[in-house]
Amino acid sequence: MTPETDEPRQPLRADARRNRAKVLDAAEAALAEHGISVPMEEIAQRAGVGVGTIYRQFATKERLVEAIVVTRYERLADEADALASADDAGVAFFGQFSRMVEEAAVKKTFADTLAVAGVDIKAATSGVGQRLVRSFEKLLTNAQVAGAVRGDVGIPEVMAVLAGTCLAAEHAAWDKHLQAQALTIVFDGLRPPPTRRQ
Amino acid sequence: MTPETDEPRQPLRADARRNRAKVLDAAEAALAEHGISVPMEEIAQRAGVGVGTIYRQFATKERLVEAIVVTRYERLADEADALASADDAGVAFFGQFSRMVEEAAVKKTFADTLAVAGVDIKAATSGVGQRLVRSFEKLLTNAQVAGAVRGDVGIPEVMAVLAGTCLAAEHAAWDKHLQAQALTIVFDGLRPPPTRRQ
DNA sequence: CTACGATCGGAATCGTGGTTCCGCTTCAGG
DNA sequence: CCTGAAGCGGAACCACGATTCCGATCGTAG
Repeated sequence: MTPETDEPRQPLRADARRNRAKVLDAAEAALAEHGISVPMEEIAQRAGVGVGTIYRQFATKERLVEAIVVTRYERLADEADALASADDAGVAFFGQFSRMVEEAAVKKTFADTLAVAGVDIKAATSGVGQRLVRSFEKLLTNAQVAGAVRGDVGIPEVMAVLAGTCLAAEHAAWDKHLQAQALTIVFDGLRPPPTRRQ
Repeated sequence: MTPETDEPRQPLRADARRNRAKVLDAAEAALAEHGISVPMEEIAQRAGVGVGTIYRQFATKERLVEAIVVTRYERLADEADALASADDAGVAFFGQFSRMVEEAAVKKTFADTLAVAGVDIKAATSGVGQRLVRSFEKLLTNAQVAGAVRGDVGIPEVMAVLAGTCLAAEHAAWDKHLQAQALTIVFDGLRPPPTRRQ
């Protein structure tokens, strides 16, 4: 039968635990490379197991993807939390922004889920999306207080722009230069207008 | 047999021409609503014909989509060309930019193809993509000459940002306000930095 | 070392959607 | 009005990918 949860309800057998890890690694790589549309078969081959083995650990493909996305989100959220107390709030904010775009450029699958999380704030995958957004929001307000980011934008606007940038970065393999240029434009747009009416 | 071309090699029979039109309309609507993944079956139903009828006019689904995308691109390129001689180059550029984002927000399928056209400038669908990009480029340089857009960006950067904005607009149904805010940010980023360091 | 349940592998099953086929219907020229 | 060809509908066919099944193996408690 398919497991009702992804978490081992009882200690897994040694080989099973080993396979679970192999599957997660293979899935991460395969998803990063081909995006959500990669066949389970391909993941299984990369992991060196049969598809049945994957299904013994993850009820559906969606769950498997979720497991990976959640991990990634947590890492990013941790980073963001750590930066929340950085010296330069502006650097922290823009740095994190860049990092996420970078992530999207390298790992397919990230941009889409982020786009969803950014808008559909409530449904964000298992709540991790919410956490990431909230952590990022802290960075935003800090940067605004520090005067590094214009005050007339909120998390929705920033997430919208971030999602757009990530989607673009993922969609077309931007070269480093193009990516840097695009970020320059977006960042300049996010800075406080030097001589803006207001 | 499937037609070797989408263009009628010989005068179509009256009812066939009628159906071709119905199919194009239905396809445009269906694609706008559901995106590229809409089943041929659905398009056929909307058009009130059988799938076989569609295939008598368009060799593959791809060709059908292409026919519609090309039409849209041509319209946008025409608009851009018309604006090339507008009084205010800045208004023309930003207006066209907004219009494309608007198009993406309403018509699924647009953003993806545009993203491709923006990067893979050569493969742009049947060359229409190229034309659109070229026309838009005219608007860009005009706006730069007029001092409405910063001079240190080229078409690749602008297309990248445009594509990103379109993708984001399509992906999540932005409400008017959010869309306006996002455009404000992007536009501000495209304007000449008032106090350029560097 | 054994027995037994946990795991495996991967073939079989299902569902979905594109494309093809073909008997039937509808034009349009004579 | 007649007839051959153009066009039609939609069932049949195919490919692909997710998910399920089950006989063969493997790990581990006793």
